[in-house]
Amino acid sequence: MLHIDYRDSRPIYEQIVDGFTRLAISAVLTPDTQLPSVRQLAIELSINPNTIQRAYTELEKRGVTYSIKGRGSFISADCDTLRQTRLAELQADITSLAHEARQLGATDTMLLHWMQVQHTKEGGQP
Amino acid sequence: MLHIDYRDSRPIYEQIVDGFTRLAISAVLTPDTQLPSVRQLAIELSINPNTIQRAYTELEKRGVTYSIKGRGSFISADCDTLRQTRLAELQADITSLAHEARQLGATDTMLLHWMQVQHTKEGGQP
Amino acid sequence: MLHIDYRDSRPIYEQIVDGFTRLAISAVLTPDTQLPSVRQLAIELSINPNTIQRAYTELEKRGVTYSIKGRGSFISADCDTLRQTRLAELQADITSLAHEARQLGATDTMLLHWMQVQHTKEGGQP
Amino acid sequence: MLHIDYRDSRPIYEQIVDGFTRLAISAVLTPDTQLPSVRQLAIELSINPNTIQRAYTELEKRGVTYSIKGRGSFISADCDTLRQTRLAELQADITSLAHEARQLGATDTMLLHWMQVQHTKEGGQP
DNA sequence: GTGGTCTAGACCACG
DNA sequence: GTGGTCTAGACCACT
Repeated sequence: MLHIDYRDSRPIYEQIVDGFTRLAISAVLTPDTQLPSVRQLAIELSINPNTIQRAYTELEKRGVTYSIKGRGSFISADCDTLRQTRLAELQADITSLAHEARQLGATDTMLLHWMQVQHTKEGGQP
Repeated sequence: MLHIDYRDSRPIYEQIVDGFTRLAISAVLTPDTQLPSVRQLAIELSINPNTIQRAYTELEKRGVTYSIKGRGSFISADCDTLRQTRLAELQADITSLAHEARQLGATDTMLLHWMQVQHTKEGGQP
Repeated sequence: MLHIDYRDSRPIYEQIVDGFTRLAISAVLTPDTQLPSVRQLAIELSINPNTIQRAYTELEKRGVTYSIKGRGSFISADCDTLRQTRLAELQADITSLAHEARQLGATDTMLLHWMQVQHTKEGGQP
Repeated sequence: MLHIDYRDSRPIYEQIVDGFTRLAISAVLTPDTQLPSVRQLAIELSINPNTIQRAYTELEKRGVTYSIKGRGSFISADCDTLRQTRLAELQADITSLAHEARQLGATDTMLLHWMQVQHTKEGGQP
């Protein structure tokens, strides 16, 4: 269900947070779907339950999930909101990188090619 | 000469590396220009000399500078190469981010707007 | 009869306690009205009977209900007392919060506005 | 410097977060003031360093502090912003409580008295 | 020395 | 059984 890369420099709990966030954004996990329990996922991934707990706490604080003591953790309802949030982040990043690239001599044509934009005249998306 | 932001979460040595790299890329520092000595820069920025040394070592490892024993550190000649290296990095990042954004529903029009591309062609989206 | 919100962070038994307390305070449930049996309410709400039992025990401890062995639980007679008790709690909370707000620079006008008090008197603030 | 109440039901790390937040809001701790180190505070309060670390992480995430690896944690600059944030919280709480109190029969006069508002005709704040 | 992450194991409240 | 908190001790990167 989740892929953890131990060689990745990013902390494990962050990879778990990202993983579930992606699953929620892409609607693979629909609202009110129950996540695996802290202990179960810990065993499954051979990771300390504390680390899983930290990831779940973070997910709840970000509004991706909600949890009920004694019952479990569940995907939150606002899936589309997450999409918008992520898109806003992407916009900020892309704008910044494009600005730097342009300062280094990149042309519009290069940028369009990098982003694989269909630049036919009245072109839509096939 | 260099701007260090102590509140930045990035380590100081990395900020120094980035700073000199940018100066070299933008040709503010031309090839064979001598960098300030470790001790001098340490005093100037009120930073531990160890941190400066680490940055200089990193800069040399990346090929941005070269050093001569007993003389000091100097900007390398391959300024344009640095540009290309950085552009390659930017291309990889932008392509990846654009791909994700498109999967989340971003349209070509949105991407073009984010990158502030001059729309020379009148192509819209149906 | 009762509304349970599974996404609420508050434990279910507390929501039940609050629910019956509100019904008693607002006189929807008059004194000596019998509460549903533990088993019946458990089935009705699809909740573990242990949880209901805990709520009922808590209600009795707080004096909202009384119970007779073999008969069931009933609303206590002191409905107005509950009102006064709750009002006393509210007074304590409001006084404390108002004090803190004032220390942070809130003016009387702001406080009145927050509480939506009808300004019968034309007193403003210089 | 900080007061921890072990009998308080609130978790220790939250008490620490609140404590430093209050000190920052009330300008007892001015921007860029260094907080005690994780280990030092842990010894001082006889609390596990992990718990302190959790509090410090939370403080940083809330924007109350910023931290530099290898140097320490420091109070953030936006002291007035914190005030506004807290006031918004207080407004929400007071409005809600006042609403409930009114439903239970509290009069404007009672509310004004609870909040110790000077309700003289043109009264300001002495 | 500093903050940040992780493991191991315990206890609690809740269902 | 569940999530949430805490302790104890370790390792890492950074200054």
